[in-house]
Amino acid sequence: MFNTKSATVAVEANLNQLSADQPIMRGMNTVTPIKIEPFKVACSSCNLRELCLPVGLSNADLNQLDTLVATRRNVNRGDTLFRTGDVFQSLYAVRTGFFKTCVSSEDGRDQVTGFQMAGELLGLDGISNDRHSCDAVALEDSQVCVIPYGQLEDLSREFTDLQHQFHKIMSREIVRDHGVMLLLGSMRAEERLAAFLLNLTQRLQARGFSASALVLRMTREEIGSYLGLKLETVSRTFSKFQEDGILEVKQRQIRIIDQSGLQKLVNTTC
Amino acid sequence: MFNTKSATVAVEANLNQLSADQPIMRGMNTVTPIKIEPFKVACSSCNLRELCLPVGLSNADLNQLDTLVATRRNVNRGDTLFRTGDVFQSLYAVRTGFFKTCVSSEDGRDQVTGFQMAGELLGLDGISNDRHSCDAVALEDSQVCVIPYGQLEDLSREFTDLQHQFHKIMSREIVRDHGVMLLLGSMRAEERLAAFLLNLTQRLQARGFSASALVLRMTREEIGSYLGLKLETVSRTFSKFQEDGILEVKQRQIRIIDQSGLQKLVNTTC
DNA sequence: CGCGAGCTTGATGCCGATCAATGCATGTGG
DNA sequence: CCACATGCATTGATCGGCATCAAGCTCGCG
Repeated sequence: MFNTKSATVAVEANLNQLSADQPIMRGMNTVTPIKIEPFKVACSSCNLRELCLPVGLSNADLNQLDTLVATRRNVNRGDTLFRTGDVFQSLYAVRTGFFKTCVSSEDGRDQVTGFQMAGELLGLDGISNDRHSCDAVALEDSQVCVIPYGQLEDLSREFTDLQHQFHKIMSREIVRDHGVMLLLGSMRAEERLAAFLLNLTQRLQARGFSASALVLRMTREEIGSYLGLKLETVSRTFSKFQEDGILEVKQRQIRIIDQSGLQKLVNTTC
Repeated sequence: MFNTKSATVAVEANLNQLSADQPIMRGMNTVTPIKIEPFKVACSSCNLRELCLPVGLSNADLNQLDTLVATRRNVNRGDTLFRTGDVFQSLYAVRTGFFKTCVSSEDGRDQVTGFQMAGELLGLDGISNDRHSCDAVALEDSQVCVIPYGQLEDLSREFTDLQHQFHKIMSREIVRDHGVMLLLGSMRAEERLAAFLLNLTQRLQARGFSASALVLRMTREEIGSYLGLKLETVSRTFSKFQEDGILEVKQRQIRIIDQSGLQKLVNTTC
């Protein structure tokens, strides 16, 4: 399911000991656009290396990865990193900021398929056809590390751990998607929104942010698209959660008052 | 989206020239359990090699693959190939038969996440955690080729084409999942069922079956679970399609009368 | 033959969509 | 600094599609 507990467990524990080239924000996840480009792009000294592609790699492997991930790219809020039909050449690791991916059908309907934050990979869809099959849009000013795909394949033929880690990331994306299918196929509005919030906070927490307060980077409409609901329903459900004393909602500022109440909502058939 | 045209185009053209160790069935997709085990398991002589993992591999690579895929396993109708929580060791390629995969949430709801037919891979979900995160159930007596995952990683470090093909298959699964999300998030019952049928027939056609007549291997309830509908709704929608002269429905025997009518249903908003 | 799993069909009700109006925050230009 | 526009969010009223509940029906099988 839309997993609220798994995966990043080992990661969280490690976050404290990082000697990062950017301090990890604590507390609210406020916008922190990077002003100055770091002089050197290097996975080995990145504060996200315990969340991103390098998870579990040895120092030797890490140095190799540094040769691969040589460039970064800034994407302003509202701009696309890539869009459907673009030739696929690289994967992207979110360094700072926040993205959504969406697919659209011939007749113009579109569906948000995911939200990506620091340390998460974008572009895996492109491998299958050598073209991207979705749009990736920055929801705030963002920066990504460019990972040339051909070189990643080359390198992962040399380094078993990197190969395995990459496969895990792809597989994790498949598992995540299955969770979303479960959500879309069988949950009701309240459960969907609860699951969504728990998932978000869990990922934010793994990045050093508060587990109980967050600022949504996306509109009600984007949340609705992701959850298979209309924006009015999302809004109403937020209001209901507030009335029930589960949340405090001020526009995009959310505070979770009753975590276990949210938890109950997703675990209960009803 | 729930792609009804893409991907297997190149494959279809090739199917006629196969020197297969099992003749490809034409016409209705009737149950054809394999009675006698072939003496040798070999991708290089398998009739599915243009649909399965070996797509696009050279003869040299193919022979290597033969060393990898050494065993098969029979799974009777109703039995599971693997289930949630099982230790992950191998991927499986469907040789004959038909499977469903389903995930379930703590509270017992479950969701069919896919149906797999000959040439399609099962078990990719297991890579992320070293444990499977869904159940794979045979919907008819089936046979799969066992692909030990560790060995596949080893081999794909040696053979670029195999590596690339494997990555494409994983990526394709991600793209497919996004299509299902679009379907679950934004389509109405008729569109969902139409998209489902078109997808099924397209895949059957790529395997040499009729494009207009098929036998469903799954119950209305399983279709409903996959499409996020109740079995009654699936049944009613079938009946409606019949009244409208789009289908002929006799229990699980489906004949498509008006292909373009189906097509229109998925391409039209509303 | 009779049982049971799966399918069909009808009647009713509810959840979330839709339509519509208002509120709130941010930004822009006079 | 205010007036206004714009984008997003909230809230209400109504409607409709699908779920739910409840019978029968069909077909395969012991």
